[in-house]
Amino acid sequence: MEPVDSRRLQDAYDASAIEAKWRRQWEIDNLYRVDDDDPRPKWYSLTMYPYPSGILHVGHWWAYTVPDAYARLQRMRGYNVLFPMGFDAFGLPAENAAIRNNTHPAAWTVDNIDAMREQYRSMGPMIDWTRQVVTCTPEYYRWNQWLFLRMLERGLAYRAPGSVWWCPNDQTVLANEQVIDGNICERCGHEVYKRDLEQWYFRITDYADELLDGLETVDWPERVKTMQRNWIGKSRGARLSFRLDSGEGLEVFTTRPDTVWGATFMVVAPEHPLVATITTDEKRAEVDAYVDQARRQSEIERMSGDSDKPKSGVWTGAYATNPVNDARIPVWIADYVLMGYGTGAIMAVPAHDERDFLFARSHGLPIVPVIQPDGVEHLDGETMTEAYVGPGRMINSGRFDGTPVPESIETIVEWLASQNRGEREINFRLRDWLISRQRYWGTPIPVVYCDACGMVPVPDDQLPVVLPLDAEFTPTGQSPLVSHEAFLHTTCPACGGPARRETDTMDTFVDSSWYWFRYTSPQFEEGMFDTEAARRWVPVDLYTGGIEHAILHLLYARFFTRVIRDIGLIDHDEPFKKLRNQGMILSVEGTKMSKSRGTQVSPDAIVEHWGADTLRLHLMYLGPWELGGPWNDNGPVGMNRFIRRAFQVVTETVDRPVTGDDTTAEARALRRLTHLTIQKVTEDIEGFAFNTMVAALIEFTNALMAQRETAVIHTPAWREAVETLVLLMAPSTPFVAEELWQRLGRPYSVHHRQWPTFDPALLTVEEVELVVQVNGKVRERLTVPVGLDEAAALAQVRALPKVQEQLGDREPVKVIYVPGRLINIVVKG
RNA sequence: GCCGGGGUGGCGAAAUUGGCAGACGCGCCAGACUUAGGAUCUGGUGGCCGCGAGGCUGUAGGGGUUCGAGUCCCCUCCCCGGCACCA
Repeated sequence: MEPVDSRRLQDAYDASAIEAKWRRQWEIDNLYRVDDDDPRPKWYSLTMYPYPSGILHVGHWWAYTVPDAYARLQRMRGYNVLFPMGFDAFGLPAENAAIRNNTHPAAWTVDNIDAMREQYRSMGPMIDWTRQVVTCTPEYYRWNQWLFLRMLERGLAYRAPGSVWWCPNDQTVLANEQVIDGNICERCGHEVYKRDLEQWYFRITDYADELLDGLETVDWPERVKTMQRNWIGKSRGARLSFRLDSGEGLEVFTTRPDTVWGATFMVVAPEHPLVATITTDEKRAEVDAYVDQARRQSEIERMSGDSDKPKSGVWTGAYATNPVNDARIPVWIADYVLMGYGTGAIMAVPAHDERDFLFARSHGLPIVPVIQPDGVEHLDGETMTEAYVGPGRMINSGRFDGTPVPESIETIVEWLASQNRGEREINFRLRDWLISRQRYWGTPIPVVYCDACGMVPVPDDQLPVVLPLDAEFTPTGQSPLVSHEAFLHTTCPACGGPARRETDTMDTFVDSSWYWFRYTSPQFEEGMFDTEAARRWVPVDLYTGGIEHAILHLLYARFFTRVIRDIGLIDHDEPFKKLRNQGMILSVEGTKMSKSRGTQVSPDAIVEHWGADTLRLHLMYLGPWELGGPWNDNGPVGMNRFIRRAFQVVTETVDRPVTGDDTTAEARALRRLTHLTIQKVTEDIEGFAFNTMVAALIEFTNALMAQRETAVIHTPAWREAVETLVLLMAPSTPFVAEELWQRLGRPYSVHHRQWPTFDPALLTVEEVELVVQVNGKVRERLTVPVGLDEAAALAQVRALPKVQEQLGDREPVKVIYVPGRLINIVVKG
């Protein structure tokens, strides 16, 4: 590093010299080291850790520097702030890049992390690098394995066969959450399909209710909470059993038990196990053909498109009996009923369910209304054009005729239960989390298979099961570890006989489901984390990241937090008290930044040209952080001008003696502006309104610039204004603020100073500008003393020539007076 | 289709929640300075009319409530996000 030329710094704002100087100084002083034992109240700010893709783009700056300003505010406000950084270092891109570049995922990842850490340094972030967490290290992933074993003990981890999503491009299975738009791989965008495979799952469904209820307790964006609620998909209703002629019961789930009397047929999914046994001989050929055809179609084809299209299906020839009215109704199969939800079978009530209605019309099945709307219209199954799903009174329902619904649904369920004809049931859309992957670059699942003992967990003292670095990892559809003889063959921990290791690895979302705990004690060797240290910091007070993780990561993290709680390591339920999502930063044209189309913006080039402070400000000023928006190439120009003006107005103050007094109107006005700005900047950072926060700083600076040749510059008020400006700039422009603070002769470091507070008494004014309206239109403005009463105000206003002109000889019919704001004279004609 | 969130100058956006629409920045125009640069400074900048003071008009479109509406209510159009046969 070159020595800093201090003479150059005297003259004008030189971003690169200032930033180099303070970057070095802060590192020497460990300015951002976080001390667990600091007695001040804690604040845990967290930004979703990045994947080590190798290069830092503006998106990373956008995601990190803006919350960095927030964390810095908290620190200056007296909190002991943890705002750590790490890398989400396992995953497919490393394997793919390694194959492409003929290197190893580990080497590729380590190189990338080193490069990115260098780039992070240029931002001037308050990262304590001694707490860095890298998930692909055995020191980290051994705790994935440890937790897996605890979950296995508790029945929260299990292996089961099932119909699972398979990505032919990535050559691995995927969790439901990782399939987007019905059949697209969330990672690579390739089309996926279902295969019947035995896989490992985490029993997240055990926590479905808790995960739903917990959403009420967190300060998260409403849309994220809604997405999670939809994903969990809780439905209240009843389970009913319809007796088939063959004697077996056909179980269905319904959310409308009040409509059972209107069930005129039943439908089972083509995959339903009873299809084979209930189909009659005459219908067998037709049913088999239909089942075959449904199997061949992907789920997306079955479910996509217009739900009002005619629905296909065939009759099985079988009948079942309605448990409430003994009606004998036919059993059909149709692909609109899904095996994966409820029981895979439904009672069809065409009069009150849109899908059943369409099906009945397509296949000539009877429609019997059992709910009459309260209004004048009278439903008739023959003439109905659509299903009626609204409220009303029950009819054709025996003893329940006249009962109002939906308010009486509970009563009906109770009656069904008391008659042994059904029971209350709650259903969830949420499925268990499929965590095994047939890929190399992930955490090995710590179990072995022994011919004598079966599946045996690896004992804790044999952890970690280390991922061998010398494996052949080109994807084949099988886990690459299968062909690694030394890894595969082991001895059974139970009997000592020969055994085979599990060769699948864990989904990388396992890594990110608890990493924030690890930041609190990253070198801890006796457990996932030091519970003493963790309890000091968690839960996270403020979590920031992209909306794309609204379901996946955030749901898994909430699940893991509860598992870790139930194991006894911590005692809270929700990991992240407050969540804020940044929008996406787009290219100049408003499209997603793309390397191939050359629309990416290089933060390094901007830092070199304008400095990190300018880039930070530009990102904050771009627009509302939670919205995102297109990049503007000229934006940094404006922010740089502002910094330069601030630099000038502060530096020219440095040696000026304070000789004036603060009693002049100008000095009092200046103090008022200073304190208004403190209030605005503080509230805006807190409210994530970084754009208006910067605007307030600019306005303040412009006001100072406008007065720099007046007498007020010699007053204590001026000195206060200038020092306040530097303090208020510290969170957003940490480098130049430190430089200016030093030049003002104030003690190092500005980042350890107390955040200024505003004095409400100073915000008051003696005179205000009153807006004068006639019939609601602004005609004049008038400066009046605060507290002027209505009569006096009206008298003054009526004397104004403009007002007289407007009024003519008309008398006011009404006067609206809002003291300190406006007066509105209403006249007729 | 259903549920959210939006629509404000040439552009990004503000607007203390019913009280001066367009703060602040970019861009643009004019000027100053400068042996020229993607630099800096000053002033102007929603639209229309007017030499001017000033007037009219204006927050997707239409209607309403109100002394007063970007903000509240009703209808219509458009954009973005989520869910989408979940029984």
